[in-house]
Amino acid sequence: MRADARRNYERLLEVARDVFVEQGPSASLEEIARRAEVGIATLYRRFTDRDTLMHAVVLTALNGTIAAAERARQDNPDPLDALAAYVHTVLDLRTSAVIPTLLTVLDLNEPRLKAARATSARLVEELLAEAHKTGRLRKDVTFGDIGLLLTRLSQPLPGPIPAETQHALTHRHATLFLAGLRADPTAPPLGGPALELDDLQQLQQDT
Amino acid sequence: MRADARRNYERLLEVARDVFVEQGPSASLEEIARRAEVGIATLYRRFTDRDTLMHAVVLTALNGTIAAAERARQDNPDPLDALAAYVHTVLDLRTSAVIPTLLTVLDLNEPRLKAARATSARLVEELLAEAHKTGRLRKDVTFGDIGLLLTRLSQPLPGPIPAETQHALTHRHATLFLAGLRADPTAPPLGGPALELDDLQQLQQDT
DNA sequence: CCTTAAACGAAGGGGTGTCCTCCGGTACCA
DNA sequence: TGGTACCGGAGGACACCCCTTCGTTTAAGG
Repeated sequence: MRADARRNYERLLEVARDVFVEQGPSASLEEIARRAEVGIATLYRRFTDRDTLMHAVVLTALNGTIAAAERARQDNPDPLDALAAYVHTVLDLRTSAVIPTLLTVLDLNEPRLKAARATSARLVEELLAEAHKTGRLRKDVTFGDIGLLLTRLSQPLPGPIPAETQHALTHRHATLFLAGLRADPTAPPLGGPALELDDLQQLQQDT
Repeated sequence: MRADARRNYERLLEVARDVFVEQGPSASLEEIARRAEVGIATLYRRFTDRDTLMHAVVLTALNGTIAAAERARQDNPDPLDALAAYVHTVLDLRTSAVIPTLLTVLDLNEPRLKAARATSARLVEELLAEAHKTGRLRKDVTFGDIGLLLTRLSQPLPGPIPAETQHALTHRHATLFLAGLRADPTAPPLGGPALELDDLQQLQQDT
């Protein structure tokens, strides 16, 4: 693969990720090509059709979060620190929102997708389980709480807010949220459903 | 105004609010009419043009949050309870995200808009000031933290999640977040910019 | 019940944007 | 510097959107 071809391929993946988050799964492919500063033919040459592009975007995103989870655990002896590191790292990847967005449209039985999804979920569950074992994490916090936090914070804010500002605000919100996760007998109960992994996955694919 | 006319007027406002949040300020007006189960002519009859509709949506939204703030303070002697009540009430209105979305496009000098915006902001600042006075709210929490929380939680989650589930998840996230706002010497510092009211307003209108 | 004005929905013309392919030009790499 | 892998843009068919015009329906008072 020639150098310029690889550059365009990666740039398309990044731009597609952002555009799909902003405009949903039916976003204009020409818009993606435009923002990537690439001819429309180049997009179709690299990705046969919309489906191929979406699969590539999701797989890249899932692999990124898997790597982030593994690294967070290795780098942090304390499970609570590991959880916080995981959240902040994944936010920097800006990939969390695109996963549920595109999964609502893709075929979840595709083997590579299924495997990546399972691995990613398992790693986070392990991270949570270890944090729970320390007793310093609220007992009622589940996979869904972390997953939805990441999804929400990876969606763009309305208006023309500069990227760096948005980035800083996102991490600030995450820090405040994580502070609320610490075990504290005086904290008010949550109420509402405690979404487990399975519930969340089912919600995302019900059509 | 005939009864059916009033029904359609209100229905259009509600649907427009949701569609503008989902698709941005340039959302299709025909889509709005369709979802409101109303002919396109009816929309144009009630709202001369896109701008008129957007103004009506924002003003209705701002008035709702103003009422919510007043009620929250009256009903809750404890300022922290009032703040929490305000957040949960405004989330039920589902109006927070549409305000910044449309303000990026509207003329902020329109008198009624300017006034409503100022009143709404002032009330929240007062709510926060009173909460700070109790010493039980993190000192570094500002207007921007509450405003952005409301904006983020008022945006829809990707995928076909039922309205009631979405509603419950939103309140759950809010409760967890609010728990993180309590003053606690062991809590990690926030880092990043502490957005005050003025900063936030400027960010939203810079084009 | 019946009238009538107010309110309604649908069709349509002009215009813009999107999808996807074909093909002549460009620039990377040896 | 040559050759080939790669690129960008034009373009036809199609869908959707904006906004107006017009014949039909329906709420509500006498």
